[in-house]
Amino acid sequence: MDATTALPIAEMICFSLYSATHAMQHAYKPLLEALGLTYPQYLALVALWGEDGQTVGQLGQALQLESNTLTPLLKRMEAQGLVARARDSRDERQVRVSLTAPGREMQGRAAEIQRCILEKSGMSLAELTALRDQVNVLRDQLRGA
Amino acid sequence: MDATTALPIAEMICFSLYSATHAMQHAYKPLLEALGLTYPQYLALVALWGEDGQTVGQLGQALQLESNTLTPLLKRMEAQGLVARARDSRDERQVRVSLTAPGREMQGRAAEIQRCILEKSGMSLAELTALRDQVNVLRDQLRGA
DNA sequence: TGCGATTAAATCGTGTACGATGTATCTAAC
DNA sequence: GTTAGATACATCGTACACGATTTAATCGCA
Repeated sequence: MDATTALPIAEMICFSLYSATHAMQHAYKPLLEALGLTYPQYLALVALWGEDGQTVGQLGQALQLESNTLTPLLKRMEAQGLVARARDSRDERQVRVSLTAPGREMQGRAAEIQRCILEKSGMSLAELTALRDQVNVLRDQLRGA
Repeated sequence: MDATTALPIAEMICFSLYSATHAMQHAYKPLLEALGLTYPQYLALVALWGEDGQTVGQLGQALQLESNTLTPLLKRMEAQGLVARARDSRDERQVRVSLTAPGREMQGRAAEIQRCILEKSGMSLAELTALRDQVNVLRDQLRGA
């Protein structure tokens, strides 16, 4: 690679991630539409299924999003009846997000979605796991630097 | 993996891509800010450096974006004097996007940016290339399915 | 105890993304 | 030459993302 020449777009790792993320969201879309969810909303639900009652800040840590993104997203999910938002009585600065019954029940349908995506990916679980770990290495390096 | 239980968020490949893409954009941001560019605008420039005078549709093919995203993006770049937009005289449905002198000259500074990102990634060029190819395989599978 | 500094969400403005739709242009078949 | 259908781009509405700022609550320390 010539030090003075930019790489073609198709050869850039950043573009691979960018377009693969879009492809992934596109693959999820029809499956999530049936549940009335967007992709980031689905990720928020997954995080809450793992641990209910997280604060906005904790969810932000898990999803790598700030309150300026999460607050309106969570409000939309609250309007749909999937979660409840309430100030923590011990520390009124914090807002705790908890699953409602419909929000919890949606977990049952998620496994089906993940099976579907796994199938669409055309890769084995082992391959995807290895790829995930490598992508995470890159991500953590970029974050830390 | 239990067929009825959703994976934790940290173990999902889709979330790895999602968060790695955000980390990548975050790494690029300070470098691009110096040039007054956003990340998608930068990708559009890279595509045009590779081939000037592409139509909106061709750019969309290259970047995997539709006209509803590209048109406003290109208008902002035109307002900044980086590109010119003009209807193709042979086929007036098409709009050709061409680099202006400032848009072309910006390529010189891009190599520096890519070196910077390569360094931040903490990975070798060979590792990144291999990772890119695997991500592309996944992306193309998801697109095709 | 009081008050400046810190922290957690929320708000605001700008810029993507994208489904659905609109509009102008081109092509093909008559 | 007309016109139905296809094509290319633009427009509109909704939902992320995120930097910068605001507001409210808590903490730390003299």
